[in-house]
Amino acid sequence: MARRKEHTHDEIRAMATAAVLQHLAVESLDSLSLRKVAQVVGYVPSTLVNLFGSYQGLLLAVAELTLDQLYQCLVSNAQVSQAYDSNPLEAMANAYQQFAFEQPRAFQLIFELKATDEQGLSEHHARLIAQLFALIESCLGELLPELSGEQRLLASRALWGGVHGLVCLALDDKLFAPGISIEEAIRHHIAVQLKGLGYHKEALCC
Amino acid sequence: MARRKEHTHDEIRAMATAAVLQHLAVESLDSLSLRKVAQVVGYVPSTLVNLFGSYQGLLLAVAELTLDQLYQCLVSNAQVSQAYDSNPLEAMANAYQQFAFEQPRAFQLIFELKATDEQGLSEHHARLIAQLFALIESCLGELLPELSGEQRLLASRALWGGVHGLVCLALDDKLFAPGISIEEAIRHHIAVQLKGLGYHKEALCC
DNA sequence: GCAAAATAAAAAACAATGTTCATAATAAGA
DNA sequence: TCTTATTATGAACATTGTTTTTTATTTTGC
Repeated sequence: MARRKEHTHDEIRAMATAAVLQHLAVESLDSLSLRKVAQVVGYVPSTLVNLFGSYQGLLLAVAELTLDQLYQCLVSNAQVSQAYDSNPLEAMANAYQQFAFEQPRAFQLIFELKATDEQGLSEHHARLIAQLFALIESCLGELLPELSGEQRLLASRALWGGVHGLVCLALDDKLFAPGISIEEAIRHHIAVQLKGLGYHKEALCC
Repeated sequence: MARRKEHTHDEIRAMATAAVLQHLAVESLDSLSLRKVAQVVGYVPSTLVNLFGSYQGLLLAVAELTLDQLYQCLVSNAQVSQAYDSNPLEAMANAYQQFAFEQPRAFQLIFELKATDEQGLSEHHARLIAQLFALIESCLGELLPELSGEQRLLASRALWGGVHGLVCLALDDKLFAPGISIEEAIRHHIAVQLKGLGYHKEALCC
């Protein structure tokens, strides 16, 4: 095997995804290009195509990486909240929101990357989202053990669909709720949702 | 004034937006291009740039047009549901979902079009979204007249944020709720949300 | 060890994109 | 009718992702 430079394939992959993330931390996605990434990491476009299949493949790798971080963030926040005996769902929702607002462009990349590619979403990508929902379901099961399986499934989707929708709209300034922060909106959503499900332990915020 | 062809500017604009919509009805957005649109309508790229400012401007015009349709669709569905004395919120949510699934690519265009352009979202675009929320607020006010202004604001955002989030996730097959339709999920969400808000008139679906 | 094959990275070529600019064609005004 | 302003156009431009070809390096076979 030939190697002209001092990096392994995995190293180049890591450098490339890091470069994309670093760009997204500051600028929009469509001001980025495969060629720019290549220049930053000191390689050439075709090399990255060899490693990721395509530019889209590189972006998908970044999306998976970010999704991974997000999932880990939620898990640890849920654990911390358990230690403090507070509502883990609210803790996770807040972590979700915070993550999204701290790196909005990377966050949006996760969900705006269309599955229209002939290869579709990767197995890993899909599994991560599914795991995220499983996490919600599990929390919900602890809070409301009397729910049936299907009820818990429905409730978890409604709960997180709401959090996700609120975050997405707020990220693009499309919530149009003057004087109301995203934190408030999420807290309200969760409180109302839990109350609607029959959970009475926590006081409502309104 | 000069005119080499038989169309006014408004006619060309209408033709161009129609061409985009027709494409989105079948294929993805990134298989479209300004040049293809120009060819379809029988004009030349620079002409469309003159009329829309840029390709992005054309897409934004399409997004506004679609948003307009969506709003009208919701309004009429709310009215019909009032005539039948059923829940207008559920009727609108269903119309929202149906609209999104009937023309997914056009629907996504509304929300995925970043405001990162130097010009940002148009006044009209923003007003339409705000009107949509006002519609929800108004319905909510009729169902739950005892809510305060801020409570109604919060409730409307949580309610519609949830509908929007569920629809967005479902559109991309990222809901991962086997055996559960988007209609069920939305019905559940609205029922739980209304119950959580203290509305008892309607029976819950679960 | 050395030649030959394999392979990785780079370079170059390609087709397609959005946008810009100069030009030619048309309508309006005198 | 001639001038002037305007409008659509066509060519030019820079940039894009991808494909193909070339070059350089490492591994393999003897």
